[in-house]
Amino acid sequence: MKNISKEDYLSEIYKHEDSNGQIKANLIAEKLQVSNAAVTDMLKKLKSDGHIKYEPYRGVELTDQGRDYARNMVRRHRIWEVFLHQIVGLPWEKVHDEAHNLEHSGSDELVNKMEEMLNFPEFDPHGDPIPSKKGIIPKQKKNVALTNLLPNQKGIVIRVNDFDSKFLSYMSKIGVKLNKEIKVCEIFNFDSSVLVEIDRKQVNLSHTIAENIFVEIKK
Amino acid sequence: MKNISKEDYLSEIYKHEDSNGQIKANLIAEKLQVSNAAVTDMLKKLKSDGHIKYEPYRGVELTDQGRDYARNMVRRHRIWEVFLHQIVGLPWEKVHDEAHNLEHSGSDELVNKMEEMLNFPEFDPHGDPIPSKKGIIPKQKKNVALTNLLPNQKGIVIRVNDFDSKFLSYMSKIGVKLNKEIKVCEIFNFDSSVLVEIDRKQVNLSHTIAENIFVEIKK
DNA sequence: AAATAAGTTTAAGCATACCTAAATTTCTTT
DNA sequence: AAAGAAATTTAGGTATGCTTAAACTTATTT
Repeated sequence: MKNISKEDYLSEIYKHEDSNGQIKANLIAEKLQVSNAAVTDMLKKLKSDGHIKYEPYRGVELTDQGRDYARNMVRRHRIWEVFLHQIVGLPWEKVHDEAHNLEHSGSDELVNKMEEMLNFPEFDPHGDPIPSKKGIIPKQKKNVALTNLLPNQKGIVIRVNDFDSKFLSYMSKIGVKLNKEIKVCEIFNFDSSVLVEIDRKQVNLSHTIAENIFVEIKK
Repeated sequence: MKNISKEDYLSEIYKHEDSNGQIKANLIAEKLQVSNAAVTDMLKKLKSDGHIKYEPYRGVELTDQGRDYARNMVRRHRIWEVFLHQIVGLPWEKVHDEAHNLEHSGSDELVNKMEEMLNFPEFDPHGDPIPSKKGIIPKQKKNVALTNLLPNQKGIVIRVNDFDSKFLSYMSKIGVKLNKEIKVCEIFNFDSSVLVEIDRKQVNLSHTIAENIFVEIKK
């Protein structure tokens, strides 16, 4: 019950590896809401654990061991999310925080049992893929942010960013959920917001909202 | 996620309050597997939190606030146990450790939701009572340790101590579970073991085993 | 009542994970 | 290439929760 921080750092590094497999220390600090100095401290520990490759002032990179560890944490988190949503009936917007607290505690055995019970789900309630026990990551359908649609294009919601629980509960309120169809009616240049149609009702979505909803473009 | 230790201390104090509402620092150290010095340190903190009354070299006593807190922790633990056993299907002997890890993490809201889902169970899988949200503790049927039965008396299992997971899996193996009938056939003086009948089969139970099984005497 | 035993606390120290402020390195401009 | 800005690290410090060893208090014997 004492690797909570390390596990959080590793998950965060994993989720933000760029195309070169690197991540800025800065970003880690911001995401985890800690000081840069705290990040430096932890990076040294993660290095000596063999989880990352790291030289002062140089980038951070996961080792294979570290990536395995982190992928498993992401897996645990997402399986908890599905479990809390489907079995316990927790609403969309509460699932993330609760899962975050539980992901460090339950055993892998428990997580595996839950996964089986859920019939090996491939995506979490926000549409993010769940790595399998062996580390295989389900392929997602090709998707783009809603901001990339042109007027009159339709899309099917594939994923939403769970960056804020208020955002998610607002999404619920206006009917946005996975697999829902959204049609772009108009794009307003003055504030980059989009007017969309959901369930035959028109709603205006701010640019920030729209860029956090990802859809598969429907032809 | 940082009150884990405090919560464990409070639960332990709560579970071992004697008839005067007191507990020996010694016992806490033993139960939590920490040094006596660690207990002294923590007692100071719990005192300054207002959870206990405590003067050096004097006894330890829960305040009303502390007892509320501790009772809730016990409640959380036991609801998790029932949930893991009934919903997730975790075996009897694994439920305690897993619940112990989870009890500090999930929110009260989640626990309440699980409780509702389980239809407000009154006892956990080992027969221990689950305090209600309001702190009311279900009354248990009158019960005695199996060691108190005389030859030819029968009892219904009301509770077992979950002091060791190996003990519990052995209990499963020989068919001991809640509400099961056990008949005492013979008591052996040479080692204080008891020969009992369970499911029409005879089994010899050591004194240690027998004193951790509690039954309602059947007339 | 003094001696011994049992229980508890203090003292000093360690590891973890964080902080702020100052120093250093690297990157970006000019 | 030097200057300035941005990113990162070092230095020194805090809080938590634990350790062992020594000191002290309380309880039990004799």
